[in-house]
Amino acid sequence: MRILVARCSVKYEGKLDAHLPTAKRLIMAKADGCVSIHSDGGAYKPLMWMNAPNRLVESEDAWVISNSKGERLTITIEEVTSVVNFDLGDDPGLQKDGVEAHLQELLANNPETIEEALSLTRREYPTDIGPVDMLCRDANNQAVAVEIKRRGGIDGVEQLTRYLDFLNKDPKLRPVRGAFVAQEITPQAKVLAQDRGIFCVEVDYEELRGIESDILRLF
Amino acid sequence: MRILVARCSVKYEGKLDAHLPTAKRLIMAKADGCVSIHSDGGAYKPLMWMNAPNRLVESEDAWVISNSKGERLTITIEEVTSVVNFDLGDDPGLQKDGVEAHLQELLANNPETIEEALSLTRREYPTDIGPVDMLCRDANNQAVAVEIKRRGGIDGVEQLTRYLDFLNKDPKLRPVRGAFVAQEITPQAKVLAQDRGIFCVEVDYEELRGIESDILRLF
DNA sequence: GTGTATATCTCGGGG
DNA sequence: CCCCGAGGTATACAC
Repeated sequence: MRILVARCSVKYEGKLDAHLPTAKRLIMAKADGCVSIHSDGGAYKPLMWMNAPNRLVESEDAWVISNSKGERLTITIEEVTSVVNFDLGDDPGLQKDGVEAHLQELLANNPETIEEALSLTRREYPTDIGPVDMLCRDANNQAVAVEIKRRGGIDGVEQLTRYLDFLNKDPKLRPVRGAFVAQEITPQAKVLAQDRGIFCVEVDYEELRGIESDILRLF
Repeated sequence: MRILVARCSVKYEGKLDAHLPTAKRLIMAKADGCVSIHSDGGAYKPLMWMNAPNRLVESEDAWVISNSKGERLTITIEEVTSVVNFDLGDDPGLQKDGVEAHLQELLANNPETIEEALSLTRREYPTDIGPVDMLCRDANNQAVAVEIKRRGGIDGVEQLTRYLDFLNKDPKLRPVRGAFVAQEITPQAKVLAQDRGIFCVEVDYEELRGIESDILRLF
């Protein structure tokens, strides 16, 4: 990784046109080839950037970075304050817990927390427009499509609605009910779901983990 | 801005739990208080971060950054390779051209590029669930709702469909047609749009700018 | 403040 | 490669 602090102006031509007037900024060039230009604010997002893969042409007073999609980033360097190089090596990477995948796993193991007597048919049940998170059968053996979100909004209800449209074309499944499951559901999403006959359930992640560990303790 | 290169391990507890094993990384602390941890790859996104506002407590071998929402980032520093401080000052900021707002402006001035004899009634026409980009009238004086995107995907078609549902409840407008306008439209979005009777138009931004400057040259 | 729509989103997975 | 879906999305804007 190379870190350059310099007075510079920057131009981006590609998905849009953008321009940065002259100022002192930090330029970060990573080992994978990506380049980003940071000011002293604006959260972690750089003012401008160019992802890998790209070609970097470095001249006396400018960097021109271009890629095969016709994007081009031009950094005109006017005065360099500092240059540093580091070799960081490969990163062992990030471990996460608590995202939608975990919630889905917990619910797949405990479908009855969504509705009494609900049983899992298949996770990631495929349709022509993408996979449904869970397909289940209820107490009356009716099919139930389950969409799982960490935070449930309108777009999640739309997504489930699309799946239901397609699933209900299948005579072996029809009629299919919808269940929208999330840790939180916005009031607007609840209204939209109700309007479409979709059942909403808010679940507690910590509580589910509790049930899970209780079950494990039995064995 | 402060740049630290150090062997460190990092822990995040908040919206989820995440952990980074020990490795050499770059730690960036900006003047606005935000902190980010970068490896030598992965585009501009840091491995972990904490946005402002927050509280940073710095001890001998660790930084603990927490905020009022109960999130906490803990950086355990094992060996420091380099520390640098810079004063970048305020940035004059970014000028952009070519985003959705510009496309909408060009189309509002030239609605006939969407469909012959189309005329603009109102931009950002309000509905109960949000504003439609443009409401127009066609050659037969029928209402046409226009949704504009830089890149048109399925979610854009969904958005327009929601607007049409509401607009078609208004007896003064009914029946309302839908037009989906974008620089590019994905095949899936075209299929979904067609299935719902929505008209798709792909427009060329540069060409529109050309028409605009031609018109200006007449005056 | 919440909710909605945008983003050069980034990033990963599947066809 | 593109498309889709998720994100600690972040960010701006309206209500």
